Amino acid sequence: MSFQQRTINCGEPRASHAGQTVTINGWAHKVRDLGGLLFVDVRDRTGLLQVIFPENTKAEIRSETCLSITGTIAPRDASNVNPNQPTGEVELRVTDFEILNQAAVLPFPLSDEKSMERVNEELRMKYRYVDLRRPSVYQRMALRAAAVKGIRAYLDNETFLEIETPIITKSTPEGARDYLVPYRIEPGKFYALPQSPQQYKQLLMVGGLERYYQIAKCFRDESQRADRQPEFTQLDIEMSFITQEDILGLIERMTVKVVNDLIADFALDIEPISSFERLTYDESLALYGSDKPDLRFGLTIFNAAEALANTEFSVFKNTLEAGNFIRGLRYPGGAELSRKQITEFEDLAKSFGAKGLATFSLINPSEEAEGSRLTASGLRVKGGISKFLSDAEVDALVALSGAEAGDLLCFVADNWAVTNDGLCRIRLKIGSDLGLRDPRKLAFGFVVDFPLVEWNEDEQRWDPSHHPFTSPKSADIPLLDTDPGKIRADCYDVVCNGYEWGSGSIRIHRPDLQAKIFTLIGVTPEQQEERFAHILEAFTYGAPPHGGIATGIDRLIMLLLNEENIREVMAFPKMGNGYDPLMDAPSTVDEKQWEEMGLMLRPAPPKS
RNA sequence: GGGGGUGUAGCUCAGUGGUUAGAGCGCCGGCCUGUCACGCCGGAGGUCGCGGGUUCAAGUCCCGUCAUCCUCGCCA
Repeated sequence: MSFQQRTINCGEPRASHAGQTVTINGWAHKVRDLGGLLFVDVRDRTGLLQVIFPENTKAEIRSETCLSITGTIAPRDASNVNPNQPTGEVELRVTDFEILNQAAVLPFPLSDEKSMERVNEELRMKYRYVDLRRPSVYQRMALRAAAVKGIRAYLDNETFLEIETPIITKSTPEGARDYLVPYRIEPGKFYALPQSPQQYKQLLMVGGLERYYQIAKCFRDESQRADRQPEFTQLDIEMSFITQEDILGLIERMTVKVVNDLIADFALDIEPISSFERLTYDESLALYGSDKPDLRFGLTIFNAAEALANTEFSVFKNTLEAGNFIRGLRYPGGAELSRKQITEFEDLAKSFGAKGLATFSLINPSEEAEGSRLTASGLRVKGGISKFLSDAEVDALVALSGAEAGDLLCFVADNWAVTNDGLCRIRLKIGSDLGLRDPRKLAFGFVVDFPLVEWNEDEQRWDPSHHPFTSPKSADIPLLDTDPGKIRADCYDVVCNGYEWGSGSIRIHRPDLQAKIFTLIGVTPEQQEERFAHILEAFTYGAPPHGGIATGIDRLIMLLLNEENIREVMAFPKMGNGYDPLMDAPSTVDEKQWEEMGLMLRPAPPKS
């Protein structure tokens, strides 16, 4: 089927094109039929161009009709110029047109970006091929493509090789649940889709490739979240003969270059980034209550216990006697909060396991508000737990927190983990309330020196805090036999705006140490043999020191677009339960396929 | 697996236990020669997610269920 092909893109014509005869291809974005006059905004991926048909043209054109239109670029009268469109100074006077394909009535108002933001997502995903036509969606895909292109260019220039690794591979049951693929040749055996290319990239280092990267699809069969999908994309990197500093330096330089180029090329309303902040895991938890801090603002956590050693307030007293922690946050201007707003903060703390949230306000000393009191040093405190605190304790807490009149102080008293989780969330909410989580800022940082293992209370064993191939810091190796919880690892995260963007480590490259770590984390010698024989053996053939990192491509695009939903940065995302409404996947398969695979369905377990 | 929100026209949403369930946009028909959120007139369009129950009467109240969004657990 032949058709008149475009000679110019819709977004290009300007006054300087006046008089030219051109052809455009695209879709009817908006039709305005005035009877004798017919205007159509024709859209392609570059933009919109208004076309005007000859007087009294009758044409069956509605939204999203696919068109080829030939005509003359004509300047508009001054009174008809549309300053809101880049092509608004001109229009195309139609001499010939062809309907390439008629469009059915759309399931949603595609041309109205504002309305589209509220349209039911499942509907948008079912008709994603239409949704993708929206200029804003196109921009998101274009940004993503440019980001990947920038990353490739940077790493290619640094002599990295892009290498593909298998998608159907071996299940290693540690970590996330695997997606399984039945093996037809031997029923009962399965491939798994990779949770990451971790072992392959290490084997590439053993193979002497030295510098590897991949834009790698990863698969994890776990519960979804706004920022998680069953399949997602990582920038996966591995290098040989390097130290942690080499990898952090590479990531920092690459990210600064790629992100700043994207900000410039796409005119993103984001401040250019420079160097990355750096803090240890312990510092990050102490100051931010999280290993993925939002570094766009301060308001760090302070240790309130220092001021409360002799407190008579029973809740605090009991906490300290149990060897637990009392930590606090300052909410600048928080004295103005209503009872209801403070209750919201309490509920937030409770939803992360805290038994409560203790608060009191510091107000202007001359404001003799009901329920307030003036301390000996001239501070005026009000409400919450203030009546349980001595003047000296108030003074000390105010000094520790740097609070001023008008501020609210919040405290969580509990074990280390609960105070971290609760205060981290409260800090983020304070930051949001005060407008400190500025969408025009990207605050990248490295969190380093993670613990090698964490105690798993349920399973009564040590679990790797990163993965089993992570190298302990050489200085801490003696602790393997005495105090594994104290071992720090050559392990690092790169964080941005409260998200974990990526993580990596220096790997173990000696088989004896790898076996020892497996034993520590409860992988028996038999399991090591069955699941990891290949990598342990590989390390016996002169494996080089190596390490790497993996960062989330989807999350980077989310950060650049200030988008909280990962589905918006993927062309064909799945719904929360892993369902794909467009393809209607997953689906049943033919009886013949079951048979070939040697599979049968188990009876469903009875509902309890 | 747990908690919370949502589900009414193609879309976005109103709807106090009581008449024939409404609005805006979209769609269809008519009119309209400078629109760009075109305008004006008319019209069609409903399994109130689904199944039970309470009631003289249920979109509305109760129970169950499904879908979807957010979230806790989970995510080496």
